[in-house]
Amino acid sequence: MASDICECNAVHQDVIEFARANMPEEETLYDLAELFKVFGDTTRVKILCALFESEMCVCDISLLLNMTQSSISHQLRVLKNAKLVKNRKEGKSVYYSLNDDHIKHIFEQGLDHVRE
Amino acid sequence: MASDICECNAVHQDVIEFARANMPEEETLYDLAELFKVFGDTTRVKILCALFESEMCVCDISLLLNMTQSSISHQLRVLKNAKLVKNRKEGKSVYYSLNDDHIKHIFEQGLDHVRE
DNA sequence: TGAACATATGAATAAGTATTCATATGTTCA
DNA sequence: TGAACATATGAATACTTATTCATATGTTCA
Repeated sequence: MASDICECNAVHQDVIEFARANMPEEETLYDLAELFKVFGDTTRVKILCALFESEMCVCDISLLLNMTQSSISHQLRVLKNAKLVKNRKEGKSVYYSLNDDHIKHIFEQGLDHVRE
Repeated sequence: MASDICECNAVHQDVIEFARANMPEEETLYDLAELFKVFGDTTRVKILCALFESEMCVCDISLLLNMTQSSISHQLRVLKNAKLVKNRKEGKSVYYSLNDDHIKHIFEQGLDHVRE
């Protein structure tokens, strides 16, 4: 799996060591990638954007996004597992809302990049 | 593909319409998800974190992350296509560096969520 | 209680993708 | 020029995952 040593590795040894010393822990980087993976799906991005405005129940999101109740429910579970949304039950309905203040900031930064 | 209309849709009609009116365009949301998809891989996250410190050539990154030159090269192409990194050639080596100021902010916000 | 409603979920399928392997491209230097 | 070096890339494989379909769970109300 590891690559062979190149000649420049020796020359850049200090740069490599510095980077190695300053990188977050393996587990942290894994969790970070997992978080972005959750953001990396159009359906979930749409759901989160919808919830920026207000809490919504599952069937409302389904109608808004013109997708099946099942697919929305599956994706809401992913979002909940990532602790990005929370829910409350009221009668037959389940209302979902955002559970993290960082999401909006992250989306705004992302939109800045996309719109450039 | 579309879900059936639920009873609560009629009740929440104003909420749905408001959300629909305030959501970014379909294409923008697609691009946003595509951007996060690029962030949603451990290898690419590691590469970007490494480049936070300084520019690095391909074989240095390979050594740092203990991965093959080929896999790093493939992922650098993904990052370059997303306009997240740029490169310059110097002799036999190709040096990669960050190409976007938003990345650091996005990562910091992400790390805040992950570390909670 | 039973029927309609709202949501959740397991299994299956289809589509996407990260890595590996082999090899091509391009550079430097003796 | 030729050999070693550094990187890029196409094809194949293994793995992940989003959606669909069918159905289960749980709630309300007549």
